[in-house]
Amino acid sequence: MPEFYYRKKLYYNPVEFAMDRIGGTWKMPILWRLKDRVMRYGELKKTMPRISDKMLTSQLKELEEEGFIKRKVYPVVPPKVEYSITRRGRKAVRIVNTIREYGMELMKEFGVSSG
Amino acid sequence: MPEFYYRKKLYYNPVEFAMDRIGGTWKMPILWRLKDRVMRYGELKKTMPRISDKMLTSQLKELEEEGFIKRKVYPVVPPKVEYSITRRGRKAVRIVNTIREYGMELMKEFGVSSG
DNA sequence: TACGGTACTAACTTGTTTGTAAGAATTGCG
DNA sequence: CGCAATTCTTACAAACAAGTTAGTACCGTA
Repeated sequence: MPEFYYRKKLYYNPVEFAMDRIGGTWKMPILWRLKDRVMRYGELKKTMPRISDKMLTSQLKELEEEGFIKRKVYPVVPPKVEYSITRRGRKAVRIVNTIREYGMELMKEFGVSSG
Repeated sequence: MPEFYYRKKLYYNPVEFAMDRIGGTWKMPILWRLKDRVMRYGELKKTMPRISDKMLTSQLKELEEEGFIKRKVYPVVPPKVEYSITRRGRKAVRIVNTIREYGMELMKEFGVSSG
């Protein structure tokens, strides 16, 4: 096993490392939405009706801290904040897409209908 | 959002569906090891020193139930059980590989050294 | 003074995943 | 008998991720 540490956490392999950056329930949906357009906080929220403010905020923050998205604040009232994808985020989206297509294939095999 | 149910669980998208089948800490490492050879329970365990019996057993069972691997029991004492990959598992391994390569790329970007 | 609108923030609770520790089944062998 | 060998099983605990609820800041406008 490769086994290494990053920010005090022990990882067993590169897959785990990648999934810790872009995995979880909400990160891929967020990246997916930002893949070809800039979006505001409220806009993102509208297209993800089940996400809570807490999760949206925290996941956006983590994605930004690790360079997958960019946050732009306009100094106005009420606040206006725009999120956009970065070069690194765009690479991640390719992986998201691969997994997404694979997921759809699996769903077919398992007889699951979406929508 | 697509949104659908599978076994009483609500999924928001195909990515989540895929990751529920082959995600988690141990499933990909297991599939990866079985990708080109049959392995016994104890052998798998030896190459994954940090996995517990409980996790190894449960993850093997889930992978088998969903058709990613095959379990063959030899009626001998002490027990002998062999695990091998299926056609479906082989497809999954391609995804594992994609994520793995992406993970290594990310690790480089983040300045993480493996091993 | 109160309210609307937007993007958060914090405290608390629940749910899920993973880990720990111990034990069980089987039978040949010393 | 007592133990080794191998593959699980169970009960319990810890850790982590996600959800719930409520509240904050700002300033223009009614």
